[in-house]
Amino acid sequence: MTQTQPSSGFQQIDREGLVQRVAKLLSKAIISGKLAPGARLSESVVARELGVSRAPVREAARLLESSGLVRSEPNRGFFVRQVSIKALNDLYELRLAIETAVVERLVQNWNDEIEEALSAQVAELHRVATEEADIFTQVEADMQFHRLMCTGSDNPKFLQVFEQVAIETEFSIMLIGQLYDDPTRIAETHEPILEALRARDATKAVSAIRYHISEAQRIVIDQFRLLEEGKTST
Amino acid sequence: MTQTQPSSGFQQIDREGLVQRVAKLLSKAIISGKLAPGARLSESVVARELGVSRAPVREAARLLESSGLVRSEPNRGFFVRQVSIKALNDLYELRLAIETAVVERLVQNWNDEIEEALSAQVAELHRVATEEADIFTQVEADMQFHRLMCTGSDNPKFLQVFEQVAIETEFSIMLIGQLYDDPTRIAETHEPILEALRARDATKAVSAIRYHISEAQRIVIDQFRLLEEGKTST
DNA sequence: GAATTGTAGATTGTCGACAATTTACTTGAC
DNA sequence: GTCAAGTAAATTGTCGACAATCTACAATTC
Repeated sequence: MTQTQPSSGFQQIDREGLVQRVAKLLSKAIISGKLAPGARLSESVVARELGVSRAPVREAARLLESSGLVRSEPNRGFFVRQVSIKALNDLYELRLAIETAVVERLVQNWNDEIEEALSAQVAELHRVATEEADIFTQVEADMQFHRLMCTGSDNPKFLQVFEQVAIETEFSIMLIGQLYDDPTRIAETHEPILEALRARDATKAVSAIRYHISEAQRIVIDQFRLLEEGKTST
Repeated sequence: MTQTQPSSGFQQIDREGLVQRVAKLLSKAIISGKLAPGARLSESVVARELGVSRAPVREAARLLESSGLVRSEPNRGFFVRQVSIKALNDLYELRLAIETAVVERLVQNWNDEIEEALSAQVAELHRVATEEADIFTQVEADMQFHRLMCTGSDNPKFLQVFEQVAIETEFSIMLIGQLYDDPTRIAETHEPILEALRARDATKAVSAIRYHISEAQRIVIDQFRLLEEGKTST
């Protein structure tokens, strides 16, 4: 809780380190496929490309390493992690473990503020599904729903883990988004969770999140398998 | 899985970057209390102290940041995180979520190799309890049991999260170790888990781990509360 | 005297350069 | 032709230095 000056409505400017910006750029490049999986990411090349020195690039890479997007080998540098079917399965197993615990906590400390935020986010999901054509925006909105749940759990550690797997999660949601012809389906799949939470029914909430996640898991794996097959046969 | 040369039993020398060594040094300094919670850790001071430049110190600090031991503020540097009762509670909630999922997986892909490793580790726990007086060794052995479980779950992400909270976990186990007069108690508390796993009884295994962790949680919180009171009253 | 502004010292952020290590290629022996 | 050793280019690891930013204290104003 950084206390905000009550005064004039100025907007905070930038105020985010170069390292964070580089990290964001890099992760976008990876999930969008510009940087091929397994590819070495050369510090000097990236640094030159972005017009910065190598130091911030190195730190950004270390950041991404802890979020599992890149892997580092001593004296050999950083490499883009390749997502495999197993890795995606593992990711969803982790998400299931975390988000199950999150909804259990959410039922306990449910309040108007959280209800408001989650309801608004489901509405937002519907809005972007109908008004926005951009897939990326829709994915962002989906992520945000889950992030809000983690935030509302009042356990920063859950949020921390979520953010750490966020990029892979985003990547996987992107796969889902490409699958659904009707984007409103994405919005709809979140409603049972919210309803169970509203009713403060722990059992129902847990089974709702279990269903939601394993459904997503199934879709992502299927979609990914297709992608892989298409790649190898070419 | 780094493939090891099948040949002669040479021991790998050093081969771990300066960054990792600095990170290890720093974390030891923190959990041992040499660096007070909330204290700013100055890059230049640490660098001078260890006789290295600031670059590896910065990267090490970023590493510790992702493991939650230190917190960074832009343009203000790194600070030692203070452990609070809430933070410990949150930590155990996370561990419960993860390790519950881990034992469920362990029951599924149980095999002789895993059984061998875990049994040996319980034996080791007994050995260090009777033969070794050093608390740190005992704590290390306790950690190793849980680490082995994560490894055996065959989901690297679980292990990754475990390692990320490992230092705080270690810190908390240290508190437990100081509490038990009889160190063999630590070894004994792990046996029910191993037994349930051996029987491949998922329900029993989950309840065993739940009991084990919440018991540890209770003890740690109690112990920590005492520590805090002792500190404030002085 | 309290609050704001100004200034000096210290600390972090970023950079370019050099040393250590790895990689790719060439050369040579069998 | 294959394998080994040797060598040069490229890349990472580390460093010291300078710029940007923050902190603490002094000066100024009301």
